[in-house]
Amino acid sequence: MATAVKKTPLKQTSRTNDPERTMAEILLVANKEFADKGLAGARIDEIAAATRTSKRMIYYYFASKEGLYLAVLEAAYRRMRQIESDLHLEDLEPVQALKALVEFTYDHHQANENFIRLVMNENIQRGEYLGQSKDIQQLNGSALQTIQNLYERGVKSGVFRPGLTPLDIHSAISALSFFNVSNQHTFGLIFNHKRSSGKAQTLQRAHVVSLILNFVAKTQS
Amino acid sequence: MATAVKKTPLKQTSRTNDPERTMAEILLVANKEFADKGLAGARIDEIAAATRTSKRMIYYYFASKEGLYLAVLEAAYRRMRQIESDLHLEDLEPVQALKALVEFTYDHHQANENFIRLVMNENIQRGEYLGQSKDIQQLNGSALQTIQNLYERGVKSGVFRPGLTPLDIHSAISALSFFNVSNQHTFGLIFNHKRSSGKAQTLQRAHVVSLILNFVAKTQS
DNA sequence: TTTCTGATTAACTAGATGGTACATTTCGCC
DNA sequence: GGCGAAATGTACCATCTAGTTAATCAGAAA
Repeated sequence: MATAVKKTPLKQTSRTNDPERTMAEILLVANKEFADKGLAGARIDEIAAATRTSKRMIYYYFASKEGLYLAVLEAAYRRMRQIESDLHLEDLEPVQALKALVEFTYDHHQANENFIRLVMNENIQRGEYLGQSKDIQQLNGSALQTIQNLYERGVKSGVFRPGLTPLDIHSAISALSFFNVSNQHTFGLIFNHKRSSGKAQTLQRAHVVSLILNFVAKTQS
Repeated sequence: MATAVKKTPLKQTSRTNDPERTMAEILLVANKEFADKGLAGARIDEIAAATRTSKRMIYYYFASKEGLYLAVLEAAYRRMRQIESDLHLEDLEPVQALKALVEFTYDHHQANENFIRLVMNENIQRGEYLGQSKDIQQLNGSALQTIQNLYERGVKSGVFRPGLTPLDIHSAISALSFFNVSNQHTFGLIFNHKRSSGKAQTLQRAHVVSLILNFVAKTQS
């Protein structure tokens, strides 16, 4: 056969070294793959194939499949926290601030399905990998701090009932926003959702707002 | 040659054919494995090893890994629905009935982590397998029916506000009960939970009850 | 007892998959 | 302009894993 020649520089022989772009592209593709299939279901070969670089680079920069997964997870949480901290609720009166926070959280979850799928997956792994991340632990204190300020103002001015913790409120908001995205498929199937407008919107945004406001509000009667 | 020396009956030579027990045991072990690791993460060999029977039997009865997974999923949903239908809320007045339903749902989710993990996993697969099950579709109508009866009674007697759908209420109850179990690990890690008493109980049961009752109650003011 | 079918076992296989060896190229730096 | 480390590509491997082959056994029926 011809082509006994080892290297025929038919294409461009010259490559460009760009470690940052390579890493970033790997992370981007891996994020999609891990969110899509989970840690066990994701395939390194497929990630590599969807990249302009090779599998070798994944191991060069991330050492292992788990290493890459952890990097993806950390990046996703970091991005998330970044966006969250851009809200400015101090200027609003407590009820409006809480409403804005709920709406923001709801919309944000709705718009970031990939992040939610990563979190779901991580819970299936029982937080094994998130627990390894040193950075993440101290990141999310601010979320609670925001709620605490807002809540205390509301209690002081008499529109919120006392006795709740910021974590209670945060949990409730998260649960209602998260579940809607995370469980859309089984929920849709079981209750035969007609999903008229795009996604299966089980719990309307307005209802979530209503739930939280009524929960925190100075009780009726 | 009739049974030369082929078998030395050191142990028990005789096996007992018991197809039902074999199937049941496979399902039981598989339930654990799939709930634990997910569909992609589960290993047929490990399931087989944890059984008194062999891998061949899994394929004999369930044809494939997916077949076994689907069987596990169906069985889990069926069991779930069974228990749910044993509640009798018709005798209670609306508010008490709703409270009982919420408490039951909360406790039930709390006590059936494996089921929740299966559902999480199925959502990661985008409901691909649950969608294949013909049985499941019509099972869960009763849950909504229960809520509808209860809700309509409450509206008629003036203790509930009108304008909600049974699905709204069911969604809210599910979300608050489910999230607490499903996201316990990431939540616990991020907010550094001290989980003093066993599990990380982010959202207390009483709070969930409060959330739902306030949501459905005739609005304050 | 013979026979026949469903139940069961043990060993095997083909392909997928995470990971590597090794050569080669780029590029900052002196 | 050449030197060395960082970056990259190609080809390969070892192992794990879903699924199979083929033979055997149990037990009821005839």
